[in-house]
Amino acid sequence: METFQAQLAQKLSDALAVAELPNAGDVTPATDARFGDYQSNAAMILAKQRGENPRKIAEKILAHLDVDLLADKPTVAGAGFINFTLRAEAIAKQAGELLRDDRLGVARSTSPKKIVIDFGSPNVAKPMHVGHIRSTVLGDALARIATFLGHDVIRDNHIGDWGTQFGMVIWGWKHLLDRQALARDPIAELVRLYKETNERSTSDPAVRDACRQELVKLQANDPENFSIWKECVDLSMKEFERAYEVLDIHYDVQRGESFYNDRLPDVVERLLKSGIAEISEGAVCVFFRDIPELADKPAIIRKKDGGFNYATTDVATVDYRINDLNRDTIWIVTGAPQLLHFKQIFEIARREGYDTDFRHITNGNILGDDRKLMKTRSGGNVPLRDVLDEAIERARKIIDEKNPDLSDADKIDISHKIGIGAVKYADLSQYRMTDYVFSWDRMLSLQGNTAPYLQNAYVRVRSIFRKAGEPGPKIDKLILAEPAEINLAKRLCQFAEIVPQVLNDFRPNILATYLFELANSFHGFYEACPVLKSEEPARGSRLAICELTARVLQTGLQLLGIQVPEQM
RNA sequence: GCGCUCGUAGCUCAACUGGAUAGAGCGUUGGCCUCCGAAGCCAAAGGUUGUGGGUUCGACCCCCGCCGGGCGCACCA
Repeated sequence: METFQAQLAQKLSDALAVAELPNAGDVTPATDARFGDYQSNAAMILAKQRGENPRKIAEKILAHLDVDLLADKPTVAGAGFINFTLRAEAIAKQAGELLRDDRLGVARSTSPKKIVIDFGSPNVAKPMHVGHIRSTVLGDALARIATFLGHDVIRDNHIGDWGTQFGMVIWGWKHLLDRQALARDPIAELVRLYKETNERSTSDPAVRDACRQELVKLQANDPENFSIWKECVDLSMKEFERAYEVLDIHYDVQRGESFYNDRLPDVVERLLKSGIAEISEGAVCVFFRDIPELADKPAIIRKKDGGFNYATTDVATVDYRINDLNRDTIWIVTGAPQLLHFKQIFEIARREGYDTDFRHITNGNILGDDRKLMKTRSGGNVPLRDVLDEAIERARKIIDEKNPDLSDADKIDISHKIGIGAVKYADLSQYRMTDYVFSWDRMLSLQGNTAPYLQNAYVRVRSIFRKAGEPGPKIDKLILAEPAEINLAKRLCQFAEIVPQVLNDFRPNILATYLFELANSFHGFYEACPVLKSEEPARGSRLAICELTARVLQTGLQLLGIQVPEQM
């Protein structure tokens, strides 16, 4: 089953062939409803190539364009656009088929990839904070969508569990640890150890040296230090798991930086041997002299003290993903500050001969009311846990007010879905690169492009079925008469066109915008077209449209990692 | 200094990779509940897309120059 867009593109392509014109341009949704439903710029592109009159070419194409029963006779408009207006019968037929399709018309990719998506990447011994929301939620949504489109996806959490900070954490553990505090709030205690040790080491060279020694011992697999390190990692992971549970985010593998530790010497040796790396100022570096923007920015893969750093780890990580995980595509989702770093890493991989499809997917920041990075009143990072708890609390308050008669169990479930959904959606509904201002009132509003608004549209549909006493529609043959129901059905057919587009430039906000418009269309339908009170066959047809709306809303939100309540 | 990125209605954000008269929500103003959930819908007002040039049938989008914000530029991750 093909989308209208694909079908019309095929018709256009056929017409161009018959008219002996080269294939050009495309069919896209109309920019404005008054132009119909779809438009093509083929004639204007051909006109430019051939130096001819675009409207004349459009007429010529039209003479051979047979859209069959899909649309009314196409028209030429403006500078040479070809406009298509779908026929209600065609929309009814297509929507009917969607009802029978558990993929809602979304085609599987014709070239499935083996993708590893690296997202999340929290650091051990540090609390997760608001900043983690974006890359985590974005990566999760991309993973869900890629999977739905038929790609083979591995979700990898690249935990920051190795590095120089452990020298201080271990020293602090040995000298300053408060066991009771650790039991109460492990991460807070680890942070305290790190902070206090850090302060001491800056003022006391002896402490600084001692920390360095602890790190060396850890890297030499000293049993005591290793077990302290292990305990820190385990405590942190437990904390992370709790957040992922609340967020409904799950990983296939969680390979921390430590996992690659044994491989680092080989990486450096190999790169030196192949001449990709060289020694400069005592460090082992890779230079990119032929790439202007990297020309004076070498990647250091072994420090002059002999230690490895994160560039070394990331080269090893790339190897592992390609060779051990057998991936041909690597997506890394992180904040923008790491752009330069991954440019270097990808370039090193290319020099090693890998033709893997590397994508570094970056995102903007979450800002406070002052338009600066969101911070607590005291200036620290806002803990993720606090944000999630508050989201659920605020949702609960709204529910208590709007629908006090629900059972407590229902309220708990619903406030979780609404609160967490609101936080996720606020992020995903925006273009991933823009910095956005965090606002509880906006994200939890029932009006506008928000999760609660979409969830409410879903709940209204479900409510119709509850009232009807029927679980679903009895028919799947639609009869479309009212403009509002034609409009809604048309919208439903577009789901299959939208979902694949998200991966074009990794923009879940395209899907979010679509779902918002779908909910708008549904509400328009809801106002204009009585369902239960209408006569057959309109009643059955409208129930079927409702069913399809619910499924598209639910599936679409699910692809964004957002759950829907049955009532709210 | 160099590189990347962003600048769109009073506010918060879109604009499907160059398409037609730049769209939403909030806020403001005015309408709609004897009718499936008003947690909703309809309508109005609101713009020199930071700025100055250029490319072309057509530019928020591409190119060049400024202005302003953010981030990054050799051993922290």
